[in-house]
Amino acid sequence: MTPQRLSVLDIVAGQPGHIGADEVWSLARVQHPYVDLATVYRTLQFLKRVGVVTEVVIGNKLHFEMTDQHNPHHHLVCSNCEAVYTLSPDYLVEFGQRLAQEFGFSVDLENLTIGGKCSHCAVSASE
Amino acid sequence: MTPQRLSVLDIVAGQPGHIGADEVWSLARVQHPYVDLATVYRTLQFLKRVGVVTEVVIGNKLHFEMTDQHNPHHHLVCSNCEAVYTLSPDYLVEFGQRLAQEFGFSVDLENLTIGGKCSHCAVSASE
DNA sequence: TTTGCAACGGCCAATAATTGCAATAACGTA
DNA sequence: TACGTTATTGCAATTATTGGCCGTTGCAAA
Repeated sequence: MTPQRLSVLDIVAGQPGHIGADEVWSLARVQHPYVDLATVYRTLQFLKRVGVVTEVVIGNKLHFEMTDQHNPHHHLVCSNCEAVYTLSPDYLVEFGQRLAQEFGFSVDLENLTIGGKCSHCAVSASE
Repeated sequence: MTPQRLSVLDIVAGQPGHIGADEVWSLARVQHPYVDLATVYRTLQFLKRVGVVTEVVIGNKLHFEMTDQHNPHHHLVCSNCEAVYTLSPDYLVEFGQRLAQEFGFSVDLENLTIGGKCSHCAVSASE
């Protein structure tokens, strides 16, 4: 564990919700002026791989948040207004189990971002 | 429908499976030397929006294939070896309906790419 | 026929994310 | 503490995708 990694981890941990990679970078540079953006990205991918943080795809940017062991959830992201809703994992446990049994495919439910249109944007279906 | 758009459509349609945006571009330039990459991307997004093509996220590249009305399916993509498996939509119809009823959220199941580890890569779980 | 308007494509710049590589820092071991 | 191995960093370049600007085109209204 290097100072850079600790810094990135602290920033994501200190965030109430999800935070963009670029925001992590600018916050990291406050204490640590020479952290490189590449390091931030690599660290975030590393933390994701070990399960500490969760990735959420919002628009065409990656966001991250702490993996909450006590309150796990999926993310519903509106492709129109980019609003993010959380969803109980109950909705997909069975799905994950079926895929594991039938295909041996272990879905990464943890980092699954589900795209679509939220109730508001679906009604005013412009595009 | 412009020649450029027809060209992009033809290329995707002439493909047995999915094809990367960059490949579409290089093939498009064979007949049409001055198509711009941005045009290819815009056209692909347009074709996706009208439901003609389906987007598949493979690694960190976008791939596209014709939307098959007679044999719709989701995509399972291994995050390790990037193998792509198809999955019957039956697995997720109920899920989509629940989200619509309970939250008014209309999932874009059409373009949903599900990430995870395939049977082979899950066993040799290196990273 | 002319005018006005919206759609589209080409060009280029911006943004987002990743990678290769050389220099460096961390860590275990003696 | 000194040393060697390995992982990590910074930097620069590269890839992937998107957006802005502007000229052109087709089509409809005047």
